[in-house]
Amino acid sequence: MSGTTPSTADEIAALFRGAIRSGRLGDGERLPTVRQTAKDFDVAQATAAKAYKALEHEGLVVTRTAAGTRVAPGASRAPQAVIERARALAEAGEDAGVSLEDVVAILRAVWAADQPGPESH
Amino acid sequence: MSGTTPSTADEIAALFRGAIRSGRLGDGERLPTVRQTAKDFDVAQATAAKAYKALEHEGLVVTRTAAGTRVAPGASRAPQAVIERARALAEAGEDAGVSLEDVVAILRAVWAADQPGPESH
DNA sequence: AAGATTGTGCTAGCTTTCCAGTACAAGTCG
DNA sequence: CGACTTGTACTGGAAAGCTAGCACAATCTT
Repeated sequence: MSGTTPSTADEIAALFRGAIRSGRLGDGERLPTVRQTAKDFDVAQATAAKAYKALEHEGLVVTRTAAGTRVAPGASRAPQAVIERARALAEAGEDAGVSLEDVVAILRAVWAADQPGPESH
Repeated sequence: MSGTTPSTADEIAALFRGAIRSGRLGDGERLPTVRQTAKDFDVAQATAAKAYKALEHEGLVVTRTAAGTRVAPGASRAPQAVIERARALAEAGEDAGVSLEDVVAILRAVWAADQPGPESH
């Protein structure tokens, strides 16, 4: 019931981005092939390719034409403090039975609250 | 550089959802009118209306035709533990200079990691 | 060196969503 | 009661993204 099966290039990119930044995919580790990812998420190859392209553009992965796509050396993990607090939040959320989407919405709201509010009415 | 200005019905709904679940919008508090929200985010009225509709469908808001849309009584705040940890994560993320989108991606990855993998082929 | 693997590029068509403007119904407030 | 406010509904058109299939180039593997 995670509910959210990625179905757009952005969502797929976000998925791998998370895997990389959270350390679940380590330096130099290989991502599935474009074709495989397309199958996995039941999308067109062009969509999976677009996702990979975005990741490369961000410097998160390195892609060589026939060698596959691998996590770029160095620029992988986010600071441990962030990861740990993310874990804490995830655990709290699941314990409380709050859906992932809700937790994300809360995080966004809290994030915006810290900064000088752009919204004014 | 908050970057993400909501421009779709889903995103707008998510924004208010976060505001409500995080307690930034309390019980009975009134949301902007559909027309106002449409202006605020520079979208069509139908789009703002669709967002409100979704929120009502989730039971987060109550809407009476000429009295406006208000936060539904009771079903508002998420558990305090979740909110606090969300705050902690937000602070850690901003301190570390990690973007909101990245933090969200990490959260999603960590969340999925706890549960049995939905991947199946 | 030869064949298989893998990322890229392209076209055409489709589906979904949003836009814009307007009209209507239901409730509030003076 | 009467005027205003506010959410809802509708039409037609436009834009963005995905699908599907194929061809190509670069690299790996044997």
